[in-house]
Amino acid sequence: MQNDITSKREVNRFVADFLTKNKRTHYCGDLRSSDAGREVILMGWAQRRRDHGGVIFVDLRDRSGIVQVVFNPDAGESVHGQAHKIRSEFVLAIKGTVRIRPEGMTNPDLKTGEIEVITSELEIMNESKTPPFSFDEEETNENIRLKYRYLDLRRPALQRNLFLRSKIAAATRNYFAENGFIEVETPFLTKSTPEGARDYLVPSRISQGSFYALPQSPQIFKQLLMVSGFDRYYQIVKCFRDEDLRADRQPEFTQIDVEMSFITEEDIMQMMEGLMAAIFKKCLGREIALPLPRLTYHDAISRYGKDNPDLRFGMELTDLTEIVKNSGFKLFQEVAASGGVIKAIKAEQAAILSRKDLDGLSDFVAVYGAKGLAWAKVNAADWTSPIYKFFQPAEVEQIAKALSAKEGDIIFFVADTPHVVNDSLGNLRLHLAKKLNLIDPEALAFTWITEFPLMEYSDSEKRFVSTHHPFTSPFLEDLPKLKSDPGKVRARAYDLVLNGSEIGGGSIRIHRKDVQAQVFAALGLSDEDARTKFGFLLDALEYGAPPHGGLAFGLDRLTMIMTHAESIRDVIAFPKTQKAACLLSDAPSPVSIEQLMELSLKIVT
RNA sequence: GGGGUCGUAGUUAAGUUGGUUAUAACGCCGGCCUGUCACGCCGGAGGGCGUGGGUUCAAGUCCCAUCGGCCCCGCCA
Repeated sequence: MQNDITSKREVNRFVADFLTKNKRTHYCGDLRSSDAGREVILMGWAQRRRDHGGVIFVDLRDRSGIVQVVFNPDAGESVHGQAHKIRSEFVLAIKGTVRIRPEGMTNPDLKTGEIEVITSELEIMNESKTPPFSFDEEETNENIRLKYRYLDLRRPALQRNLFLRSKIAAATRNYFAENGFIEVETPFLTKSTPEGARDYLVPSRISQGSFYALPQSPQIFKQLLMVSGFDRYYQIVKCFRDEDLRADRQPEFTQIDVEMSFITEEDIMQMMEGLMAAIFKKCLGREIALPLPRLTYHDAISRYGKDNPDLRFGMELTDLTEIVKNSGFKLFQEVAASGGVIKAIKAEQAAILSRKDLDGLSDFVAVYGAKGLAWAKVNAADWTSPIYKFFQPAEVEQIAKALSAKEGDIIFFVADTPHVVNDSLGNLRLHLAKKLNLIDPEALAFTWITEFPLMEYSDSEKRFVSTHHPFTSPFLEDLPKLKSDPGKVRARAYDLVLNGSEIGGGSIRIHRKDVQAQVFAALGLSDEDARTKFGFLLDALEYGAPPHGGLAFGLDRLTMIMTHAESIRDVIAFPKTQKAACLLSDAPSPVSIEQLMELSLKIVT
C-alpha cells in the first residue's frame, strides 16, 4: 500500500501503452457466431464474474451489450490470476478468440449467447468501488439513482433511450437540411418577457441591478430571423421555464423550433407531418399515414374534455343536458338552470369495477373540482344506481340511447360548469382507459388541434390573456370580435397531439403592426407597455415583415412516447428532481458573499 | 401555495394491538469448486430505523415539527 502512488502510475503508463498497441476491434454485443475463430480485442466493464475455482466467466459489457469472456486456468497463470481479482464494474481490456460455445452451453437470453471469447490477455484498466445499487431490473429509489446518475446511465434501458433521442435529433437535422432550412443559434442571455411562464433570471455584473432572462423559447428571435429573410429556420434548442415540475415537465427542456415565411397553416402542417413521418420511419421503422387527422379545439373539448385528447380509444363524452334538465333529479335541474352542463361517459362491460372502485372515482374527479360523480350500472331491465329512482323510464331510455349503453356497461355522470365537467370527465376517461386496459401501447394516434381561442379570461389577472402567445394571428374574419367578444376570437394556432400528449404547437404570427396593436389592446396592454416589453419586435414588424409562422416540438415528450418512458427523466441524461434540484451536482447551491457583492445582490430572506 | 404517498443494513423489502440482543433476500468479505450465465456450497461482517423534539417504565411502531424522493391540483403550453 505504501507504493500505491507509484504502482498507480505504473498501471496508468501500462494502460496507455496497452491502448497504443491495441485498438478495440469490436463492441461486445456485436459478436456473433459468424465471428468464430476471429481474434478480438474488447474493452468494457465487468458486469458479473462467475468464478468456478478453475474456469472463470466474466460478462463483459459495453454500450452495445454483453458477451461472455472465459478465463481458462491453462491459458497461463498470470491471466487467470488477474481474473480472480475482477470485481463488478472493473474496467477491462481483453484479447481473445471468439468461439462457438460447446454443445448445450448456449444462452438464448443473450444476443451473443451462441459464442464466447476465450481470453489470452487481460488488462485491468481500472478498478471500481462496489456500486451503491444494482443495475438489474430491480427498482432503486430515484434519489440514489440521480445522485449516481453516471452509474444509472450504465443501465441498458437508459442508454437505449438516449441513443434513440440522438437518432431523433439526427433525423430532424437531416429532414430540415433536405428541405432548405437553416439552423441558427439564438441567445440564452436575453430579455425577460412578461407573458407566459416565470423566467429564470441571470443577474448582470456589468449593469448592476439589471437581469437577463433565459429564454422560455426563441419565439421573438425566430420571428426576427423571418424579418431578416432567412425564410426557413429551425433549431434544436434548450428552453427554460421556472414553473413547477411534473412527470413530463422539466425546468429546462428541448424544443425542435421551426419558423417559415410566406406560408399558411397548411404549408406548415404538411411540412411537419413530413418531419414526423421521417422521424418515425428512421428511428422506429414505422410508417405514419398522412395527412394526420384534425380536430377543432371546440370538438376536442366537447368530445374528449381536453385539448390534448388521447385518440387511442373511444369513450367519448356525451352531453345529456337537454335530456335531464327537467328530470326529477334536482341537482341536474339546478345545474342546467344555472348555465351548467350534464355530461356522461360510458365504460363498456366494466363489471370488474367494484362498488368500492366506483366510490373511489368520486375522489378522483373531486381533484378537478367536481362535487360529485353519479354512476349507473346498466342491467337488462333497469339500472343499479343511486340516482335511478329520480328518472322516468323514458329518460332512462333516452340516456341509454344517447350513449348506446348496453347491459354490463357503466355510465358516469358529472354535472357542473362546462369547465369542471370537461376537465373531470376528460381525466376520468383517461383514468378508466388505463384501469380497464383499453389502450394499445403500440398505437400511434396523432391529431392536430386547430381553431384555438386567441385569448382566455384569466380570473387571477382579471383580464384576457393569450392562449398561445401575444403574436399569434387571429382569424381575419374574427377580427371585429376582438373588441366586442374577445373570448370568441379564433387563433390561427395549431397543436400536434400524439397519444394524449401535446408534442408540438405553433401558429401563424401577426406580421402587421396594426393588427398587433389591436391584439395588445384586447389583452389590456397599453402602447407604452407593449413598447417596453416587445418594442424591438414591434419595430421589426415595421420594416417589411413577411407573413410567417411556425411551431415548436417538445423533443423530450416526443422521445418519451417513442421510448415508452413514463417519466421525462428517463429521456434526459442529467435531469432535475421535482424541487428542480440536481442531486448529482447539488445545484442549486449558495454562492460566496464575494460573488453576490460583485453582482450587487443581497439575500433578504 | 395545497393534497397524496414513501423514507428501516450498500440495495430491495418485512417488522403483529408500542415490549427482551431489529428480520430476509440480493450485494459485500473470506474459503471451497474447471462450464456457469441471477453459478453452487460453507462461513462472516454490516443498520438502531431520514432528522429534531415530545408522550411513555418502554417507540421503527403513537404525536408534533422538519428535510428529501415520487405522483397530482394550482402554475406551466
